[in-house]
Amino acid sequence: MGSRNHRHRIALRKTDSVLGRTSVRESLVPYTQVSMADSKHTTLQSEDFDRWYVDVVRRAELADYTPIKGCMVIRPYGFALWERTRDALDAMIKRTGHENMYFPLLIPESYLAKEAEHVKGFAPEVAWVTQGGSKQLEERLAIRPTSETIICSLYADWIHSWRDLPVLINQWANVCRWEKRTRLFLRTTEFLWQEGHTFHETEVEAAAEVDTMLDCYREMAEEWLAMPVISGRKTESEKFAGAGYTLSIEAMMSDGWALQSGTSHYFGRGFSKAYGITFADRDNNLQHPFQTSWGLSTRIIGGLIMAHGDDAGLVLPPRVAPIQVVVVPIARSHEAEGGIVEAACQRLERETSGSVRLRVDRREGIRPGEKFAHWELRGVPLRITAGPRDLADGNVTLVRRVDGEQSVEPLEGLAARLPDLLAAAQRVTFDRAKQRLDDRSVDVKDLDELKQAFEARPAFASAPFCNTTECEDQIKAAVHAVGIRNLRFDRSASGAPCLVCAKPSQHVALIARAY
RNA sequence: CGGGGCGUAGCGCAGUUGGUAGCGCACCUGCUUUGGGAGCAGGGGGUCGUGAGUUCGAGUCUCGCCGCCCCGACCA
Repeated sequence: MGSRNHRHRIALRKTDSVLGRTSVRESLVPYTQVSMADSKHTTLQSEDFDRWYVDVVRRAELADYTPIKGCMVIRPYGFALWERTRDALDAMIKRTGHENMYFPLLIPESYLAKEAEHVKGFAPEVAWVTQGGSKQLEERLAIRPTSETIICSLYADWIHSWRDLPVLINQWANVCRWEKRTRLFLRTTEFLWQEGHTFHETEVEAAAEVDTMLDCYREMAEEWLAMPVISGRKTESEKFAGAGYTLSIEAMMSDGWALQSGTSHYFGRGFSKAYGITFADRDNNLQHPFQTSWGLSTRIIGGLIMAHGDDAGLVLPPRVAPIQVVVVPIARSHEAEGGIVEAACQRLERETSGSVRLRVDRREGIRPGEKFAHWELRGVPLRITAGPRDLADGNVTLVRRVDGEQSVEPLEGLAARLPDLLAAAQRVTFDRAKQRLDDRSVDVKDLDELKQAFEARPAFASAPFCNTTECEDQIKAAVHAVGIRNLRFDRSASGAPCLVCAKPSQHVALIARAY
């Protein structure tokens, strides 16, 4: 590992960068060594996707490790990203009639224990508080892995009549799951999320709720995070512990792996029976309400990173980007145009105030090239370069992060056009992800075709499926590390033969490698 | 939780048969620069992940623990 290899890597990176196309000669420099990150560069996505991911998360200052295993710190830039995601989803949750409230972090063991399947499902990953101060607790307290149990326990007291229904609530909270294997954002011991919980008079109403909220997640993913998703129903073996059924949205990362990005569960009356929740219906008969729950977590930030990022770093969709437009002034101290550059920057700030999240990078002593790299790493959707050369003709240079598209734009009226330019960037970001999803999706008819589909690289395979656990197990066994992500809502098998047992099937299974 | 790998400055690394720690980048100051990760000069920063052991002496050898990464198992 000498400086020679180091130089090769730099040369490759220059030509490989979306935005930094340079000379042909540099592209001929041989690539001889697996790249490693250094203080100025991230690992190449193509070399080591997992390492690239960690590099980007840390270098872009989204999050970092802490002394506590599996627990990350979310840094301001990463938290701003989560806040924008959270605020957008919160608006949807309220739009659909829900109210926010807050339940305790600690849950008595006896509360947790009432629903058998649920306890069994979560037992391996619950963290316990056994001591308060110096005193041993009589009953240990679980740090919530999710809040169904305490919510049910409390609502048992609050629900009496059909007039109390539906109950439509949500909470934004942290939860704790003692995961064996953690990854920044994707699977952390503690994470942030929202969990919605609802109680309904009828099964039909509860089922509609589950659909409605899954569609909010789809909207969140597609329209805000620019991540096309596939909605569907989880198989029996993959559903939430204690649920009647579970719905999910599945997104494709740029390495072709699937990421479950939101889930919505129909509980039926399983929990309400276990927790003794009853109401008098319209005929004065005592009934158990039908329940749902649904959640979306900071995990989706990991999805956002992996769905759009490239070798230069993050690529953020404008709607959630903490900074939508960065202006890099080119200041030449010995030339008279310095004032013109600053005036242009101030004009952009003034004219975008309140409409666009724009920042002028006025840091001194840092050359433009470094600023470009800095903001590309952070995924800022649009960059304006304000330099004397362009400004002499009243122009600035505009570069779009997602595809490197560059144009010279008149400063006059640019601020007013930025919202449209950002909307276009949002669209291009989504389209690019959609294109990849389409390119790497394949229909298969049997296990041989399934194996073939995964030979070259991970893919999203769709196939008729009879929905039995036996056949699901055979799919898992057929190709290393793949499984059924969900049973697609947008497709029907219409009696086509199951890819395993060939019996007539109604469902089309989405089969992929998953994070 | 099993197998493997790795922990030395913020990042990437070097550190000889054990002799008290170095390089590049980053950081600070000054000057010169500024259209793709600048140059020169000066400077700061490390109880070598952690605890114990062996030794006159441990970054280096032994053992435990902790953390991170990879492959499994587990998992919403």
